[in-house]
Amino acid sequence: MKQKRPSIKDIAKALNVSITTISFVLNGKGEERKISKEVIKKIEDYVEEVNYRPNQVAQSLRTGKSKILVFMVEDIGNRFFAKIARIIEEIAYQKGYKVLFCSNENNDKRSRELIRVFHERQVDGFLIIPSAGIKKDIENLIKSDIPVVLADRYFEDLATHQVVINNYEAANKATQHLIDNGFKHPAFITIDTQQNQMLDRARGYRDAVAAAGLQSNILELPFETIQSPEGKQRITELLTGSNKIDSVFFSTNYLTQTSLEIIKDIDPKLIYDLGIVTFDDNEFFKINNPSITAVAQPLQEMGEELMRIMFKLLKANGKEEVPLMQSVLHAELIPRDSSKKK
Amino acid sequence: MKQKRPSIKDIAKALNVSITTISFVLNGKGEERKISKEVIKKIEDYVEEVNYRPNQVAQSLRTGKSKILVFMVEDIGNRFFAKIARIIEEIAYQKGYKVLFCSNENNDKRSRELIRVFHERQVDGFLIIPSAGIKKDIENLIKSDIPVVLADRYFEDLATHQVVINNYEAANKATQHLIDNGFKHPAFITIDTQQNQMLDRARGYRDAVAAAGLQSNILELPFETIQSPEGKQRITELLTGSNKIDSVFFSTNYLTQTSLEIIKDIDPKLIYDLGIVTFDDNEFFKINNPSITAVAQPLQEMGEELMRIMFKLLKANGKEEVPLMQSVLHAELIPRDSSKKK
DNA sequence: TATAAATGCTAAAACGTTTTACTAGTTTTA
DNA sequence: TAAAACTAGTAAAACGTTTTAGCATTTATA
Repeated sequence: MKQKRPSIKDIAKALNVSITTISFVLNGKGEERKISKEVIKKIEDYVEEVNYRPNQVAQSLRTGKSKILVFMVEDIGNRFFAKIARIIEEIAYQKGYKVLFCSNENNDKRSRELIRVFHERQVDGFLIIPSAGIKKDIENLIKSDIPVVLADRYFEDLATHQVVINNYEAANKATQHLIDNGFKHPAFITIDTQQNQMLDRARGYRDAVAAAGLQSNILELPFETIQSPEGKQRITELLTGSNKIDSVFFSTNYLTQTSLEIIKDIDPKLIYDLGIVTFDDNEFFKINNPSITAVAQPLQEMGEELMRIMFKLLKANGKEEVPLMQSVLHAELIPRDSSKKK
Repeated sequence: MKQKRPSIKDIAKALNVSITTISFVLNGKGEERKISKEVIKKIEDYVEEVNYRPNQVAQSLRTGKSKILVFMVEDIGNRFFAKIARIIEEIAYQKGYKVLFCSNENNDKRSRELIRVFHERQVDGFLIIPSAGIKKDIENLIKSDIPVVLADRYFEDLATHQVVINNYEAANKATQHLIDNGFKHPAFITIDTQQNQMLDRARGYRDAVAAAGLQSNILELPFETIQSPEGKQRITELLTGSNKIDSVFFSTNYLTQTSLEIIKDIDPKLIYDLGIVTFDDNEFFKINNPSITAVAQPLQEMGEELMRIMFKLLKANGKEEVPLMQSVLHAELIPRDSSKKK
C-alpha cells in the first residue's frame, strides 16, 4: 500500500514542535530565528530519517516561485536548438532549476499560446527564440516583471535582454571567403522573413558581393515551402538556371540540408564543383565528402551567456532595476573542402 | 503598475456569487450541479471579460495533478532523442500537457536524482529511456502508482509498460545485408553495456555472422571512452589492424559519428572501400558520399505509441488495474551506397 | 396538507507550505 | 527592582483552488 509522503505537519506532530519551527530550520533560518541547537538537530535528524521532502507545489503556491524556466525554440528536434537546450538544461540543473522546452514552429499563434500557458504555470523565467510577430507579447511579458531573455534574434525597437551573434559580420566573412577562394558568382539562399538575424545575414552577403564588384543573387524561400515541391523547385532552378552561379551560401541549417539533397539528386558530382558555405555547423559536415565549410555558432557560449543573464534577472527579482544586458557573440568560420575552388 | 491577476475570489466578489459556484461552472459542472443558465452565462461572460485563468499551481496543490509529463533521455542534444522529444511534445500539447525533458547522461546517479526531483514536483507521468542501473528506482516509481512508460530499452525481469523496437531482428538483417552484398568480414562496434537493446543488437549481429559461417568480430567500447583518445585508438586499431575486416556495423549513432571521423582521418578514400551500416538514420546519411546505409527507427510511431500508452495510464488514474502494454515496433533498413560491395 | 424530493446555491475544509505577528519566560540594563 | 531586551519558540493567516456537506426554497407526491 502506497503510504502518503510525510508533510511538514506530520513531522510537527511526531516531534512535538510547531510547523513554523520546522519550516525555519529547513530553510536554514534556524540560527537567525534563535532555534536551539538541540531542536535543530532533532528536526534535521528526523527529516533525514523519514526522508522528508517539501512539497514543491505548495512552496510554489506560497512563494509564487516555481524553479522552472522555459526555453522556447523553433523546433526542439533541430540540432541547433537541441544542442543549446542541452547546455541550458545542464546549467539550470546545477542551480536547482528545471527547464521546460517547447517548440513554437516559428508560428506566432503558437508562440502566444505557449507564453500564456507557461505564464499561468508560474514559471520563473523565459528564454525565448522569438517568432517574428510576437513583439507585443514579449513586451507584455516583460511588463509583468517576469525575467525574459531573447536568443538568436530580437526586435528592432524593443529593449530586451538578449544574446545574439554577429550575423552581419559572420555572413560577410563567409561570403568574402568564397570570393577570396575564387568564386565569382556566389548565390545566397535564405528564408523569406523579417527576422533580423536573417536580414543581417543577407546584408552581410550583399555587402561582400558588392564590395567585390560582383552580382548579388538571392533566393528567398517562405519558411513553409522549404520542404515542399515548390520550394525544392525554386532551389533547383537557382542551381541549374541560366543565371550561372558557381557557389552558394546557405543562411540556415535546414536550407542546407534540403539543398544538399537536391544537389545530390540533380547530379551527384555537382557537389564537388559547387562552392558551398553554410550557417550552422554539424558533426557530419566534417565527415562529408567534400567536407562542408560552415559558420559555427558558439553554442556553449550562447547557452552560458543566456543563463548568466537569466540568473542575474532572477536574483534581481523584479525589485532592483537591472541594466539592459545584450551580448553579441562571435560565430566562427570553419573552412573545409566545400569552399575550395576546384 | 503590474496589476495582480484576478483570482476566483475576485470574481466571486465582483459577481456576488460564491467561489464554489464559479469553480463548478468553470469545470463544466454547472449543469450537473443545477446552476441556472443565467448564472452560468454571467460567470462565463465575466471570466471572458477579465480574461481570468485559474492558477494552475493552486489547482495542482489541490488536485495533486500537474499536467506535466517528464521525458527522460540520455542526451536531449542527440538527434534520436531530440526528434522523439519533438513528437512527444506535440502530442502532449494537444492534450493540454507540458513535457519536461531531461538528460540523464546514461548515468544512474543522475537518473535517480532526476526521478526524485520530478516525483517531488508532482509530475503526472514519466517517459523514461532508462540507464542500466535504475531498475530498483523504476520499480519504486511504479509502486508509488505514478504512470511510467519505458522506451528504447527495458529491464529483463521487471514488468513495465514499454515501447521498444525489434533490435535483434533489425541488427540481424543489417548484418545479413552486408553479407548478402558480398562482405566476408563484417565487424560490429558497440558500447560496453548491459542495456538489453544493445545486447539484442549484438546477438543479431552474432547470429547472422555465425549463420553465414563467418568470423564474428566485436569491439565493445565503454560509453565514457567513445570521445576519448583511448576509444578512438581502439577504433583505429580495429579498422587498420591485422584482423582484416571489410565492413562495419555500428550499433548506435554516436559511434558512427566518431568512427566516420576516424575513417576520414586515417584515409579519406577508406570510406569508399569499407562496407558501412549504422543503427539510427540521419538526414545527412542520404547526402553523404557515399550515402550511408542505416537502420531507421520509426521515431514518429515510437512517440505516438509512447503517448498512447501514457494517456491510457493517465486515464486509468491508478484506480483500475491496467494490463501490461508492451509494444515492439519495427525498424527499417534503408540500403544506401555505403553497403554496396565496390 | 404534510412530507419528500428537487432546485440552486454556499460555507468551510483541505491541499502543504511560508511568513507575520505574537508570547511567555529569562536575562540584561539603568 | 522595574523596564528593556533577548530567547526560543508558536498561532494563525495566506497562497488559489476543489470538493464535501449542507441549507433554504420551491415543487412534487401520497
